[in-house]
Amino acid sequence: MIGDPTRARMLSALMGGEFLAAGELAAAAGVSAQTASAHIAKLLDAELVVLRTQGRHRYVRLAAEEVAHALEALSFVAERSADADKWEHGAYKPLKAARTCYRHIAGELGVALFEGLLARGTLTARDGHYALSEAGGVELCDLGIALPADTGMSRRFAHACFDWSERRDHLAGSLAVTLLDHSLDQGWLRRTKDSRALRLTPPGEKALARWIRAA
Amino acid sequence: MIGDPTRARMLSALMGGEFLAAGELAAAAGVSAQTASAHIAKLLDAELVVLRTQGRHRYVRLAAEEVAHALEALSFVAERSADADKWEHGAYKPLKAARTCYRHIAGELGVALFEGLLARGTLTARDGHYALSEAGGVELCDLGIALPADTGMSRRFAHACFDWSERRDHLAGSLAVTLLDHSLDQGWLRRTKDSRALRLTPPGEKALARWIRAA
DNA sequence: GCCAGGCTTCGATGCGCCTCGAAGCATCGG
DNA sequence: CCGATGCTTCGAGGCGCATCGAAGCCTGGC
Repeated sequence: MIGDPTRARMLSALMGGEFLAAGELAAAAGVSAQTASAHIAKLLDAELVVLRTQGRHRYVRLAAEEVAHALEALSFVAERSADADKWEHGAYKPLKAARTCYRHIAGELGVALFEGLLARGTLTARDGHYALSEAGGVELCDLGIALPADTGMSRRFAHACFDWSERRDHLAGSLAVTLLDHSLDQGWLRRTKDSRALRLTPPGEKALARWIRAA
Repeated sequence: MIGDPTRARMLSALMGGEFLAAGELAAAAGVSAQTASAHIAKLLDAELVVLRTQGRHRYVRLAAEEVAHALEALSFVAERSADADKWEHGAYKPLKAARTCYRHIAGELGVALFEGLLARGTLTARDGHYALSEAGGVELCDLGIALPADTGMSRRFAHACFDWSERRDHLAGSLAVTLLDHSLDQGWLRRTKDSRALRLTPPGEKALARWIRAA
């Protein structure tokens, strides 16, 4: 199912966590609209993606974090044998600096943020997950970040996700999703076209400095 | 590559982390020897498995922990839509109780052990991984467990691995491999035939009690 | 040195499914 | 109401690859 090259390209394009239209997917995978349509039908049937139809467009997104996780693990195995230092060169460099992993912030920035959040005590470690400290909650409110509904402090709220380029952890869970969405809204981070890379803007540097510097 | 049903069955059979002979794989996958041979050649070429030839047998094992991790994540996505409570019934029950995850102890036992190791202070949490405490080192030596060479206390030594049946973490890394191997050597745990399930023996219950009870 | 067992290579067969052309449906804009 | 856009369904073509029979290679034992 995932093995087909065309579907793999589609899923890879969806790894950013956004909704993409059927036509965009066709372009991303380099196939005709009919072919893309057939593949999307299969992906929907397999419940790897979910549909959101809007007017004459049909938008599609990865169905769950687990799907993204499996894809990430697969791509790591697939590229494992390639140059270990490919991250330093060319197209990979911006990806290493900052990128999306499903709907988290990954790469150097993601790792620095995560470690900053821990070092500063904004987040505190539990068994296998992380909880917001009281002071941490205030910090986030100051930045205008509305905390996710399920602040139940469960694993879903905040947990570590292994970062393939850095070989360390970055933040995942609903808090991570909120953080990314808010950062994009505020213009702290910008998506780049045709890539999962993210760019940290000057306002973003300022807003997130307390954690990034602490790393 | 992984998508082919026959290869998937082979890889699944290898998830226990053991070496398996080519013939065993053929039987496990339900194909003829020639077919199995062709598949093994492909898996070797893709560096998903490694070879260890011994006499007229050719044994094969998963190449790395990352491969097992990717397979585990995949199988979780694949079975996600099935009954959520399938773990309570029939063939799944022993798997839920205790099983191997690549070369770690997983399932209820794996999670209990991991949490016991933390609760008792044998292991202490670092950023994204875990380190042995001084007292913890003594405890393990008492049980006759020779610590792995790379006690560098890096991520490789001990880190969390998400347990799909329990939806919590169990221990992974070289310490986990050592722990499993030693437990099998000592007869604390036994592999079951044709399954990744493990059985905890009375001596094993005794030997590991300090952590399991603490959970 | 010969036979048996385990595994691989070669060759041919056949099914599966990816792909695109053409046509058919919806939706939107004027 | 008509044309344009976005997407899906239908159908046929064609490549790829998994599969097995038969033969060959290597190892180990008597």
